[in-house]
Amino acid sequence: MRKTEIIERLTAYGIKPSLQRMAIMGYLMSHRIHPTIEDVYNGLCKDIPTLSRTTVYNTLRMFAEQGAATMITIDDHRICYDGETQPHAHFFCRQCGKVYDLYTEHVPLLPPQSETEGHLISEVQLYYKGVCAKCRGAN
Amino acid sequence: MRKTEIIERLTAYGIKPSLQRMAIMGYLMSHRIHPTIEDVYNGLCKDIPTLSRTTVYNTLRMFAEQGAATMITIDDHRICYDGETQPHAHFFCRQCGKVYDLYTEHVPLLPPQSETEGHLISEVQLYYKGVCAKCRGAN
DNA sequence: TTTTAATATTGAAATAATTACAAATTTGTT
DNA sequence: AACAAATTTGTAATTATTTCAATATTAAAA
Repeated sequence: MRKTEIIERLTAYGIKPSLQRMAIMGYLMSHRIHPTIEDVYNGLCKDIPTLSRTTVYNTLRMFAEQGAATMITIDDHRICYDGETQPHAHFFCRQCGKVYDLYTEHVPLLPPQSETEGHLISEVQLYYKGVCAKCRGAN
Repeated sequence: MRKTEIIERLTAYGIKPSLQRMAIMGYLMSHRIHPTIEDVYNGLCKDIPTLSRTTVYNTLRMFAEQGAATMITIDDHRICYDGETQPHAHFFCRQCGKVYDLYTEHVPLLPPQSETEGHLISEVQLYYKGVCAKCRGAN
């Protein structure tokens, strides 16, 4: 993951790139497994020993608010994050807990500032749940 | 909400109707506001003073597992439940935190035992987020 | 440069949601 | 009624997340 790419992504969403923010965004962009807060924290605290869990919480939340990442609530036990910007759906395996990307044509495209029944919509998420291919085979 | 309707719903999903289960399903069917665990508990503990929060947790989870209700994770702060069985989407207001039903044609219809990329899909959820009509007006 | 102000990060403590589990109760069966 | 199975309860533990004041860093002004 090139440093300039990370900086570009952050600044494109109006986020000033600090050491921690770059590290967190870098992690998100290069780990396409929908990491949890804990994943990100564990993955980074080797490189940034002073890193605080609070910073990971705050930063990822802020990324999501700015649109630079997506907060995924498909698993009722923990939140995870996604750095992929292309519209796509998610699949949650109830057995192993993994979250997969699903590129289906069913994700409704959202015109910016879309409106339905008077509600102003700014985000759409399509979630599928079931048992993943790997877990199915393992039985 | 007629008692027989509640019993029918429970038995249709293979759930033996106990006093608590009927009360909880009754609450769900007559309060179409996507109640949280706390909502259900508060709403019922007047009628069933011995009711335990644990029972509400366990029962609602079990309803969702059996398909008699849907667990909604659209709000990252708390889980809520839905007793509506017709396919529909949900809208979450980031301002007031309410969850609205959205009857849009975009909810992908799911053939039972549907499969995508080897994953066995048993549930689909479509979430929209933004600011609701009421909150928009209030500003 | 120093000084100052603004912004960002940290870590400990508090809160809130959820789960585990053993005891108590209820229900169904001989 | 006596027993076994299923359900409910309440407390305690766990886990995720937030609050917040102190510290550190960065940017701006002098």
